[in-house]
Amino acid sequence: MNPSGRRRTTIKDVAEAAAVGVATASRVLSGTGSASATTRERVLAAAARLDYRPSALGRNLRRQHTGGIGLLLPDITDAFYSRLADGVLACAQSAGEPVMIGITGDDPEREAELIGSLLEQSVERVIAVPCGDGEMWGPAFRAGLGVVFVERRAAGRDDVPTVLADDRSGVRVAVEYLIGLGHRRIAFLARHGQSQRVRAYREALASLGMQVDEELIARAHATRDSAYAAASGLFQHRPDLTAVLAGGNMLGEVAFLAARELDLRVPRDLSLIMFDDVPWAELCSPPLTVISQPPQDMGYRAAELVLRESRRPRTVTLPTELIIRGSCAPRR
Amino acid sequence: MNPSGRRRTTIKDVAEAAAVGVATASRVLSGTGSASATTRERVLAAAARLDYRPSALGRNLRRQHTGGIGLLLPDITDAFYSRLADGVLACAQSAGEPVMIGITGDDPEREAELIGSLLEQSVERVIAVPCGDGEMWGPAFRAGLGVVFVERRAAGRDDVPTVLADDRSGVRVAVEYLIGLGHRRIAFLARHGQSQRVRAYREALASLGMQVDEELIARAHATRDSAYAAASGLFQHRPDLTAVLAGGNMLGEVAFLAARELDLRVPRDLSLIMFDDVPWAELCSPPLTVISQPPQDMGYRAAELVLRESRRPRTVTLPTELIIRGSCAPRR
DNA sequence: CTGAAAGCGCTAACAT
DNA sequence: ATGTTAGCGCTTTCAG
Repeated sequence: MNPSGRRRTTIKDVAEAAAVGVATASRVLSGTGSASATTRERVLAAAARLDYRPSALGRNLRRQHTGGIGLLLPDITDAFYSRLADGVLACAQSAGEPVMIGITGDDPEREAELIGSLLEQSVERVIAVPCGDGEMWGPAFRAGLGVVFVERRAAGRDDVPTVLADDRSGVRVAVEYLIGLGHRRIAFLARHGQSQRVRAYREALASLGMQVDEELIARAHATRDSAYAAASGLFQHRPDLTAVLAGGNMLGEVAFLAARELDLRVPRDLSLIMFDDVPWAELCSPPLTVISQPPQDMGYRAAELVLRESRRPRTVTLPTELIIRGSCAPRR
Repeated sequence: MNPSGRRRTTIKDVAEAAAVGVATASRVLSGTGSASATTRERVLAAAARLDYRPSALGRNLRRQHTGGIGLLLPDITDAFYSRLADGVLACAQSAGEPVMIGITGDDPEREAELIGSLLEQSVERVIAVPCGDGEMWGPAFRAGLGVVFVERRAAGRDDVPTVLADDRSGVRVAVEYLIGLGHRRIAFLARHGQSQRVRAYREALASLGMQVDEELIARAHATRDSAYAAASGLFQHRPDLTAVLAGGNMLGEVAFLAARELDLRVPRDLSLIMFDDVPWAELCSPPLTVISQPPQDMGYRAAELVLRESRRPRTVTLPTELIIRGSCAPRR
């Protein structure tokens, strides 16, 4: 008896109704093995009549694997991650795989809990934007979980298949563009954990023969408040900066807001480029110049990767593109 | 042997290691029943040492229920729904319940498939933004699923617990505001299925003694393209309108875009109010006047409702609020 | 307080 | 081609 008071229709019921053994019923229902046309007919008819639905629980327990896929994201509210999720779901759903979603809030502890929960559910594939170092992933690998990282890597886990955007190129192109416009004091507004992008920023500057001013790198936690504080602090502390690169759409948003609050006109007083091409980028004024990444593609590819279960580590890098709109101007 | 080649640690292993029976192990591990202090100690120690994780599969199969919750959304990419999801996840995660997410794309057929998949997984609670009529939900109710609807109802399923925003009040306040500014030709840009809001619009107009001009109601499908076409068509077809109410953030976005494309200045030529207070609403210029709904709250409440499993249908309505910014002006 | 055993729904040997 | 049976990991009577 389930909560509704009605027992679930089982394969046994179907077998009985079709007057065959459970094994036979199982065979025709799961498409495995052979059965005579008439038997097949009878079983299918009985199943349809009884509105039979195979229980994934029973099957998974027997087969010792689930086939579901877990998805661990820092923040579903962020336009980039929600589109990433959309890509994953598109692929997973077309493959008929259920996906369990967990929000880490970029907190390694929560991440560890969620991994534990996934393990408990016998999920056997995970797509994750990892936070913290690779530590938390020990149990997952020990349990034989198939994992694919997206958007970033976890420290000490370079062997894990990963889908990345080409940050380095994106940052480099943006920096070159800004320098071409005459800017010399270009700040970078980053979230903690965006070491890849910060490194690319340093490299780009260095390769163009410029000094890296560490004070121009501001770091924020994953919350909007923290980001706003970082942006505002940066602008007030270094009024000499003339351009800023925001490491994500949320960071770009608060940078724009903070600039307005401090009466810095974009792009007259401040040139702004942000990561992620979100729909509102061309709605605000000036329309924002952005480094676009293909979030749905990234999600889709990650899902393909984790589904394919290709044993050897593979990492795929998707291109970024600088979309020039109106938020950058020559230095005055 | 699982794919990784290593067998999962089972309760049997723990029992053996602790030199007790499986029943005893189960009792202390699941907190049920009693055991002597020493036994308890031994079992816990063994479990820790072996890094034991109970299998949800085994437990659920035995107990005949899963405790997971399914979440069916039209589009995770939409800021409103992603925040709704965030609310659901916040509640579910703090209750330790896994959530399976499915994207319907507002397509009844897909919705039906997803319901089927959820049933197969033995999920027993579902939170959904229903699309199409209540038809698709037959199997779910027959199977004894606990379902809660959010944001809208399904036709013919008025008995299902539902979490709604107070559309009627939101629309009425907005319409009154617009009329107070002198507007008389106020259009409504709606998605198919937003009958509730359209009705509220009609009622508001009528209660203020105004005629309802059906031509001023434009309807779009769930895609951005369809929405843009509807908005653009509306503006071109009825250049005499002076204000427009958009039934969602995506509709507001395309309305803004279409207006710009047609050289209609907001708010000089066209006053605009949209549903949903999204972060970019105050970034664009002019900042957008919006009817805000509390998406995370709605999600959280829905999760509470479905978790509580209160048998009697309850529907909760959350308040909306008109946030006046700069996208409306007196009629000229 | 503890253990043996049944059985949840299903599939895969194995037998017929 | 089909039926019988064991058993996946777990909880829960039922005895002791």
